[in-house]
This record gives sequence, C-alpha cells and structure tokens, in this order.
Amino acid sequence: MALLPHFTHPWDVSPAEARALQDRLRAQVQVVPLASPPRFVAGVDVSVQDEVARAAVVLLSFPDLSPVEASTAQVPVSFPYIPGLLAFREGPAVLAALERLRGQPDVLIFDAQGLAHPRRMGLATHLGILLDWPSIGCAKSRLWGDHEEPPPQRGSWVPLWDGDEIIGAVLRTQMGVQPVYVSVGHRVDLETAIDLVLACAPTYRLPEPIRWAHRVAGGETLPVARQQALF
DNA sequence: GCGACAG
DNA sequence: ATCTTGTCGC
Repeated sequence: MALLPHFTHPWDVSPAEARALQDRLRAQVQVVPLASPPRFVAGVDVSVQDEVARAAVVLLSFPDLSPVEASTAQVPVSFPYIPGLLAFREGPAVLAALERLRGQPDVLIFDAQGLAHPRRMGLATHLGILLDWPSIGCAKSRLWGDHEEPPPQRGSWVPLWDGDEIIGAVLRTQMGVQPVYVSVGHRVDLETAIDLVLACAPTYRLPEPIRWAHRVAGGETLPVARQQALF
C-alpha cells in the first residue's frame, strides 16, 4: 500500500513563499510516542545527478534490519539547494518514490533534519506532516542548534538546543566516530527516535535504512531474492 | 559587512 | 549533493 499525502501545496514557489509555507505547516507537527513497536522501518535518501533528483525508499524488517523492498522515482529538480529549504528541492521526488512503495513502513527515517531546523520544518517533519505518517530525521551534520560534544561511547547523546528548547539529539552511534543529528520528524518522540536510530545502527555510523537508501539512490539495486520475498 | 549553512 | 586519488589508520 503506497504512502500518499493527505494534502499538498505548491512546490514551485519562491524562497520567501517556501518559508511562509513552513511557518503555516509547523502548527501541525505532532510529538507523540509511536503507537506500537515498529515491525518495518524505511530509509529515505535522495541523490541529484544532472538536475534530476532520484529518491530511494528502502523498506526493512525491524529489529532484524533485513531489506525487503525498494522503490525509486526520478524527478527534475526545480528548486536550488538553500539551507533550510531542502524539502522544496527533494520533497517531490521523495513523495513520488513513496507512492511506488508496496509495503508499509511503521516509520520513515530520513537522511535529513526533522525539528532540528530554524522553523522546525526539516524535510523529515515536512513530509511527515503531508503524509500524516511517523517520521524521524537523522542527519550527518548540523543545520541548526547548539550542543556539547557527546561522550565517546556508543549510545551516548547530548541535547541539541535552540535557546531553552531541545530540538534534537547529537547521538554517537559507534565509539570513535562522528555523531549523527537525530530529531523528531512527526508522530514520534525524541526518546523513541534516538532508540530507533541506535537500534538501526548496530555496526556502522549511519542507520542501515539510510545506508540502503543511499546506495539505491546512487543506482545500486537490492538483491532480487530479497525484493520478492514479501510478495 | 561577516560567518553559518541538512543535502 | 557533487567534483575526485591517494592515503592514514585499524
């Protein structure tokens, strides 16, 4: 069953209009625990090649992290990369890829920010709201917020602050590697997001769903036996 | 004017 | 994100 947006809005807008849209959408964010432990998670990533965005969604069973399905979509990019407005560049491609997914993930993990954003509307939050589906942001670097250096042990984390507000967590997924920036996307809470990202990253710095999505977005394919396993 | 800045 | 080889370290 494809994941479809409950509503959308124009994507071909000016940067000023994009920020205004973010300010209107932010009122709809829900920060609540996941209804039940996930049985499937999905990683989402996008690559851009010659002005064409290729989005990839890879569905994995949880907690065993076996990939079971992948979907992709290619969409010409119609918006430049502007820090804080990533959703307007990559969002349409991601929605197209989710539309082609047959299985149903309990939560989406994005290679991007969620609430850890100047207007609390990172790509993970933006699409989570449009889809009204649980989502998590897990980025490789910081966009917004201040933080201390997290302790070196795997699983340790420190809050990501915007003034007196906690907008995310800086999480060490492996000892001795750079931390990742975890934040609530939509319909999850920060504790759940941290636990889930950690559970998805038993071996490498980045969670397996994102590693798979990154490779598929880059052109690799899933082993055939796995793609057909569920259907 | 200067520095910061997901992907 | 993308452009790109070798190289330092476990």
